[in-house]
Parts: sequence; structure tokens; C-alpha cells
Amino acid sequence: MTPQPNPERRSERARRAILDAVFEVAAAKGYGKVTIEAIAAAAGVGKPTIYRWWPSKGAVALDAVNDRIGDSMDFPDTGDIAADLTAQLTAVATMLTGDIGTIYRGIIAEAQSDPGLAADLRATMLEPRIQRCVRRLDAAVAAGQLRADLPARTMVDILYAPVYYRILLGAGPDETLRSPLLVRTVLEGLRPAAA
Amino acid sequence: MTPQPNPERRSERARRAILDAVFEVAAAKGYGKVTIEAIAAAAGVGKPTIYRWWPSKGAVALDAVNDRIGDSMDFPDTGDIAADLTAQLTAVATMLTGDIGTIYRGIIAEAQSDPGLAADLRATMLEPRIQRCVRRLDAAVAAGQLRADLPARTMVDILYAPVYYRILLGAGPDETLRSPLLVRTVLEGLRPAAA
Amino acid sequence: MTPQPNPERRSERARRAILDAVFEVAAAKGYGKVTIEAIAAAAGVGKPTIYRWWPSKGAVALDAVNDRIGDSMDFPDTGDIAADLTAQLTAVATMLTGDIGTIYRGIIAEAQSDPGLAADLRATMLEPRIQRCVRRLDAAVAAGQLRADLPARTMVDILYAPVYYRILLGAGPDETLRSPLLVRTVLEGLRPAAA
Amino acid sequence: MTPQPNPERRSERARRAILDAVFEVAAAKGYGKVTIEAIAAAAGVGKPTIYRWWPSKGAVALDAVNDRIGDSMDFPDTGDIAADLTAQLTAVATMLTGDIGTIYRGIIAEAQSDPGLAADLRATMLEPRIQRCVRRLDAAVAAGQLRADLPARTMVDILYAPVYYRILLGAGPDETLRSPLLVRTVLEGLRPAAA
DNA sequence: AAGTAACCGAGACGGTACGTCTCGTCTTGCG
DNA sequence: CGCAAGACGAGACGTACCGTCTCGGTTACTT
Repeated sequence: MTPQPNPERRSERARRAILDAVFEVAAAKGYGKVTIEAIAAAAGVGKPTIYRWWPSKGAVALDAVNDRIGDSMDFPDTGDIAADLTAQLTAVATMLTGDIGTIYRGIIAEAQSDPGLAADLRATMLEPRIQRCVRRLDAAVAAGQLRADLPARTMVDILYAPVYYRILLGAGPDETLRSPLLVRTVLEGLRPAAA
Repeated sequence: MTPQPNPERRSERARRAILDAVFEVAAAKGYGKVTIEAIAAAAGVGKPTIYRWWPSKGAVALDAVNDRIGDSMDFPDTGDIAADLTAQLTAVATMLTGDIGTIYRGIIAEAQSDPGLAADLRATMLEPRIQRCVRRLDAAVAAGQLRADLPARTMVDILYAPVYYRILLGAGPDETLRSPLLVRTVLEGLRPAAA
Repeated sequence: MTPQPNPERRSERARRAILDAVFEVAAAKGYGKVTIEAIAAAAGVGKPTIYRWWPSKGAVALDAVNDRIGDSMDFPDTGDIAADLTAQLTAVATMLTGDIGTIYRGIIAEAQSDPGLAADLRATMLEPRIQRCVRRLDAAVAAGQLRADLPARTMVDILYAPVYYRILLGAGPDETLRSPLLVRTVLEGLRPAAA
Repeated sequence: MTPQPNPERRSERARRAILDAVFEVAAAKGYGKVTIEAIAAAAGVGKPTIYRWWPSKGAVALDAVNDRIGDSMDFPDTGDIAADLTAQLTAVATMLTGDIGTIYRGIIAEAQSDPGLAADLRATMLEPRIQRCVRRLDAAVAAGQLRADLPARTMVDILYAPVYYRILLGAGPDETLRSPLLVRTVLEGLRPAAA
């Protein structure tokens, strides 16, 4: 994140091996066993190589998750805001229920006592996706599908919050399937006043 | 939580000192420095005394928070569901911004990789409060203030999720002050169809 | 050497296992592979247990050697100073050629850059044996077998120095067998002026 | 020592800088801080350049010491063997008490667990000086100043051993000043039988 | 009232992972 | 191709806590 060493000389091989090892170890032993030592061992890499480029385990995991997700979570725009949101939120909920979710929850947990990681989490993971959602919502507002008297960011919060709430505090995956109902309900509060 | 030793012989003095020490250490050094050793040292207690009565640091912290909150977070019922919810959610958000919140976030973090703690968290912290909220919402439904075609628990989720979302992922405390707006907006989606 | 923790609660089992492990590892892999980690692993002991009672690897090794030697290197007194010195020096040279010697040389090497260890080495290993030798030489001086105008400590230096010289810088064990000749020669310079 | 690369293309500038850097680092931080990395940094040289031409830190240090000493420690021959030996041994003891001695002791220490370095040490440092001393002693024997029934090498051992003994195991530099007394005493044992 | 059981404080123990240090090798331009 | 520079795989360092395990000592029931 804040590399003092020369990034041009960085070994791509090592970087890949480290990011992949995060998933390998998490899948094999659970996120609780994801330690810097375990990552280094699984990646066939020395510990200093990890510490050279990342400040903490959470930062590595965050990069690993970002790398794995890539641009795959792009926002759909079919013109139907309800359908698009349902699709997107379902996709997010599904992702957070699998391997990625296990690691992602660990990152959020670690960020509770690591302000730097929390900032990185918001900057690299949340903010870009929030921005894309904001753009989609703005389009919907312009199309008269959503009320205009509410900041788009607030709408995003209301929409995404239940997904995180259930991932972090919920009992099990079955509940996350109610996303469509949630979206529909929340949208009722977001529809234009005239509707 | 599952004490083999005889609870009748338990030292109340030690229990109090331990629960208080959680806050003392968290306030002095941050939750990251709250370790069993630090708690024992601050409480003037041996480590086995802690392990005798609690299975993990998170369990101690959870008891400490529950002990500190007590019944102070009871749900108001003025007849005006919007006012009651706003009051309650603001109270929760305020609490989660102070010392208690620091520890509470740590407990949630720890629960991500400790299913037992997660269960305790839900059973002793969330569920009772959800139940009280559900009762209040049921009354509001009966009074025709809220739509009846949605399970009360789902409404609770939608209402509380943004608070947790901001506490766990938000940028800062200022944002949490928007709770009233959130409640109003969400309630729009929860009003009776006829309204 | 300077134990902060309470020595009364010390585990004799662990102490024994650690001292024995030094020899075990040194015999199996050579003194170069004697690390704190290797000692801990071979002794079935945690690293902190070693660091709790010893300040460095060399200090552990010194204790191990002292423990192994015990009082076995006592000085003989048959009345014949030449025979006694030859016997003693041969015994020392023999000991320093075996397992103990391997470790002992390592300790001396480590002491070159660790003044504390050097002091311990002199205080626990060299000085007591020098004192015993001094006492024997004083008796020989009193018996008129050695010149009286030379401090006994200087005689000790002259007698022992070649043994260490060969152990630390010599080519091989065969040379150390010349001790009797050395003693005889050196003694020529130590005989009473009248002789 | 065993250079695979072409010695003709070797950079004399780098060689000089490396040998000087050994003393520079040792003087500034002590021999304990003399690492290959520190030498390379102080010399403004890449680590591989050192590894290309020397097998270990000790080998570099040995070359540095040999380079520094040069031929300055030549053996005097005034005809008076006692005076010559005293002069020479005092010179050696003095040298081993200064900067060179610090490094030299480190080399001896390292040689305890590095047979190759030990061999180099003997071949390049000890043996030539022993040979010169042997020649001087042989001359003294021929002149009837020393007994003839003892190999000159053994005499060398007896004479030099105390110096090394004190450097490597002694308490402090003050003791090394007694060299003249030592030499005189030892010589008593080396004088011709007829004397 | 004495005996005894169990909790208490204290802290040493066998471990795991930490983050750092140095090693000796490998890789990459520059001259 | 030797060089300066420095990233790399490896692994030991000394530290922090973990959770377990003795230890006396001090209550607080039992008989």
C-alpha cells in the first residue's frame, strides 16, 4: 500500500503467489488460520517479501479479494432500477456467502482495530462500488423512477446495509435470499413522491 | 458461559473487577490491547479465574457490555412509531459511538471467526432487543401505522442495518447523525399500502 | 544468569531438557546449528522458557557444559607436580577434543562479541579451575618444586595457554597429545632457581 | 579465494573499498555489526561483488587484516633471541589489542565453525609468521642460545600461546603487558641444557 | 472448631505467530 | 561481462499472548 521499495523491480510471480495463497489457506483451514506465516509458506515466499509490500495481513487479504473480484461486479443497467438493484444486491450477497465472503468478513473484522486498513477498505473496495451504484441511482432519479429529494449516497447506504448486516451478524445464508423482498420494500420508500 | 465450577462459590469481587477492567483497558489503550492478560492484570486477577468462567476474550467483553448497558436501552412507546424508532435508533447509534461501541465493534469482529461467540452475541445482545423492537412494531401494525404484509423481523433488519453498517464500515461519527432522515425514509417503504 | 522470574517455581524438568538438548543438537548437526529454536524444539520446550532463564544461546551452552563437566575435573595431588599437571592438562585436552570441546569452542567464539558471556565464561568456567590450579601450584612452590618468584596465576597462564591455542587455532587432535612434552618443557622454566 | 570469474577483469577499486570498509564498519560499530551487507553498503559495492570473490565474511575480514598488516610484522634479528622475541611478541600483543585485534578475534571466532576459514587463517596468517619465527629460533639454536632437543614449532607454540590465550580469554588489556616476563620465564625452559 | 474442598492470586509452562534482521542467491539495467 | 543496486527465499531472532498447569493462601461450607 505504501511501498518504500522500488515497485518496478517487484516480482510479479511472488505477488500472484501471495494473493492466491490467501484463498488457498482460507479455503483449507478457515480465515482464522490465515496468518502471514501461513500465507508465506503456502506461497513459497519469505515473510519479508510480504511485509515489504503490505503493512498487515488484512491489507494482503484486501488486495487478494480485490484482485479476485476484478471488474466482475459491474453494475447492470437495463432501465429497470428495481430489477438492476435486485440483480446487483443478489450478486453481492451471493459473493459474500462464498470463499470471498469468508475472507471479506475477516477483513472487515480486522479493520475494526486498524484504521489504516479501514481506510483502504473504503477506498479500494467500497467507494468505487458505491460510486457506480450512485451513478445508476442518479440515472434512475433522472428517469423519474426514484425520488429526487434524497442524496444518492444515502439510498446506497439503505440498500446495501441489510446485506452487510446479515453477513456480519446474521444467523445463516438462508436469510440472505430475501434480498429481492428487501429491495422491493426499501424501494417503496425511495419511489418518487408523485408515484 | 458453560461453567463447570460451582457458580455459588464464585467471587463477585473478581467478576466485577474483570468486567470493569475490560472498559478500563479499552479506554486506556484501545480494544486492540484488550487481551486476557491485560484484563487479568488490570483486574488484579489470575488468568485462570477468567478462563474458569468465560471461554474467550470476546465472551468477557460481551458480558462487560451487557452488564454496562443493563436495561437502559428499553424501547419507548409514545404511540408515535416514527418518533419512537428515531429515538431508539439515535440512542443506539450514540451508544455505539462511545466507549461501549469500541468494545462492541471488537466483539462483532471477533465473532466473525468464533461461531460460539456469534451465537452468544445474537442470543444475549441482539435477540432480546430485536424482540422488543418486534413487539413495538407489531403494536404499530395493529394501530395501522405500518403495513401488515411484512414480517416484523424484516422491518427490524431494514431499520437497524444502516446503524451497524455505518458503525462497522462508515467513515466517521458525523454520518450517524443522519439517523432521523434514514428512519423517515425507510418508514416510507413500511407505511400501510392504503396510506 | 540474571533471572527476573521466581527461581523457586522453575521447572527442573525443563532445565534438564534444555541443557541436554544443547548436546543433542550439537552432536547431531554441529555447533553451527545450535540455535535457540533448535534447542527449544529438541527439548520439547517453548522458546520463551529459554529466554526466561538465559540471556543468550552462549549462556545456555555455558551452563550445559558446566553441568556436564560438574566436578569431574578436580585437580589431582600426588605430590609430584609434573605428573599432576600432565594428568590434568591431558584430561582437559581430551575433554576439549570431544563433544564438550565442540560446544566449548563455540562459547569462546561467541564470547568474543558478547562481553557478558565472556565474563560469565571466566567467572563460572575458568576462574574456579584456575583457582584450583593455583592452590596446587602454591603447594608445589611451598614444597620447593617450583620457583617462588613468579605469581601462580602467571604459571597457570603459561601452562594452560598452549592447550587453548591448539584447540582454537590448531590443525588437529594429534598435536594435543604432545601435552606431556609441553608440560615438561614449560616446567623447566618454572623450576626453582637453585635446582 | 576460489574465484570462478575472470580475475583479470576484477575491479581493483571495488577490492580496495571492500577491504577498507571492513575496518571502517568494525571501528564504527564493532565487529558484531560487520556483516556482508554492512561492508557492501560502506564500500558502495553490491553484495554479489563480495560473494563473487570471497566465500564468507570471515574470508573478507582475513584478507582485510592481511592487507593491513602487510609485511610490517617482520621478525627482528639483533642476535639477542630474548630481546627479539620480547620485541616481536610485544608487537603482536599490541596489534591484537587495537582495531586489527578486534577483527582478528572475530575471524578466529568465526573459524571455530568454518573449517575452510580456519584453514585459510592458518595458511595465510599463522603459518608464514610461524615459519619466520621458526627460522629465527633455528638460528638461535645454532648459536647455542636455545636447547636443540625441541622442535622449533613446539617452541613457537609455547611462546605464542599465552598471547592468544589472553586476547581470547583474558580479562583485559593490562595483562597483556606482562609479555616480557612471560618470554623470560618461558625462555628459561628453552635454554640449552648446558647453560 | 477443625477439617476440607474449591476458588483465588500468581505466574511458569509448551506453543504459535508476530514483525525484524541478516543471510546468500537471483535479477535487472549500466558502462 | 563485471559492476551497483536491490528484491528475493529462507529461516533465526527475541517478544507478546495464548490457554493450561501447578502452586500456596484464603475463604466458606461440613461434621
